[in-house]
Amino acid sequence: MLATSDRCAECAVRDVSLCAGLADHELEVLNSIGHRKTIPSGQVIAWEGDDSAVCANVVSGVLKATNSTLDGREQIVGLLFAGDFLGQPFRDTTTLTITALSDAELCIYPRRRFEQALTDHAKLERLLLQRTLASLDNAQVALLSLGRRNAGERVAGFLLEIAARAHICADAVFILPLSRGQIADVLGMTIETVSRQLTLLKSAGLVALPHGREVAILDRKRLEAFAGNP
Amino acid sequence: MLATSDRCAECAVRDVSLCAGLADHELEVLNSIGHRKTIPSGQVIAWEGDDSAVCANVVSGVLKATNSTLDGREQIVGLLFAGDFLGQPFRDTTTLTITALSDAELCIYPRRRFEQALTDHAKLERLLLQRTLASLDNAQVALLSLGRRNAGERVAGFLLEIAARAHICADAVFILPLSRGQIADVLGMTIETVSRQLTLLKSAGLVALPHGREVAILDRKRLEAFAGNP
DNA sequence: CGGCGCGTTGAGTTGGATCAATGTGTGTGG
DNA sequence: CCACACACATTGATCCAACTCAACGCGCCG
Repeated sequence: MLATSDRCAECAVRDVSLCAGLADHELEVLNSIGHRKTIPSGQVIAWEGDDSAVCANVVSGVLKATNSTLDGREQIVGLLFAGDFLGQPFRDTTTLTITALSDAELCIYPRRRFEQALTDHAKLERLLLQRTLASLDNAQVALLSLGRRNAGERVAGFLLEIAARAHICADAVFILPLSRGQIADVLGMTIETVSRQLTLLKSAGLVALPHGREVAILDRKRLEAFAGNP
Repeated sequence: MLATSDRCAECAVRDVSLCAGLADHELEVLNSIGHRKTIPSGQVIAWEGDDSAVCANVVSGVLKATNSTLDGREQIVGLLFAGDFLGQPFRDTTTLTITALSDAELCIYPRRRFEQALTDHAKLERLLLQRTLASLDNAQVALLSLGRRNAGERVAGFLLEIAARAHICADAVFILPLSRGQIADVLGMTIETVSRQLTLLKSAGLVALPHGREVAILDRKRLEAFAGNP
């Protein structure tokens, strides 16, 4: 029996990505159709309307998935971190533009081959289904925020969400993976409003903003109350 | 071999629901675990936070899936029409409240049994995966609307979407399945704003609003341009 | 007839956008 | 090393789209 390749054995996201649910011999299948690719910050992986050519696991870095209006207004509809799955199987053209927000490393699978792997390996398909359902949940929560929450609630909620994703347990300082402008694109507001809300939270003593993108949550309880979703 | 039951053979959504992709013998499996239920308008099928007990196909009627904030603001995150799938497999508690907006008929499957059916029948799982991916796309498009479109664009887009769902080809009159207030809940605005935008569209000659929930699209081209997404 | 749910319309308010100026850190070339 | 440009962030002033509050019209039902 073939040993799992070094690439997978050493992979940083072996235990958090789609691959986490796979046994070594199933992993070998993905391994055989995938290849690693390093993406420089700012580069676009796929344009909305393009052929849906690839699926991938994010190994490191942060990417954004965006939708935009004909006249160029842009909304970030998803952030992709290490371990997240990326791509639109069973679609011929993509509905999203995917852009690297930092240097990023992907484990890329040609879409058709990935689809074949789904067919051949029920476990893989099950894992993707569960992830897709989870993404749908996330999108629906975001709909509530965009539709019904005010600027302060959205910013507070965003900080808590990022902190959770970054596994911040204590009140340690963490680094936002996004600029103010990109936060604005996630939250459906302007850069100025994001900035003002952050300084409000800082003035209220709920967070500290030591420098640039650094954030520390000083009073989680009150921040959660302010965000309005527990 | 067992014949497909009369229930399925006569089913109004046999060819548009999840079931559409299934052969008769696969349908028999769903049939054996499912039962029909009629839901009166206004009744709640599942509350956010409840046990995730059932999945279902919508046979007739319209339902809403909502998220809400702690203080009671509500956002409709999905509308469910005949043929749509409803439920959250693989979750122990629901994240959504499901409410019938009209009298509705469901084909209900106990969640655990439905999950077993997914495991036993790869085709069914594939169909659900594809539907879930499509729902995710829809949610992401809605995110763009809530985040970046103004009231007029949202209302125009909503009318086009409903018209498309109702398969309106010509400029025939159709009946909105939602009240003004429910439209407001979908579009993340207030009842008054919905009403004003509708009368604007009417004044501009893009639509007719003969009476109550009746709508006719008079100038689809210009309405699409106004909505700003083709 | 009166009450009630739903929709429309008007008047006034406001939260967040827009426009504009200034600050801050970083890299680059003289 | 400084001067400068440039991207990003903050802050202020103003504006306006959508919300809020309020009145009223319409159809429906008891």
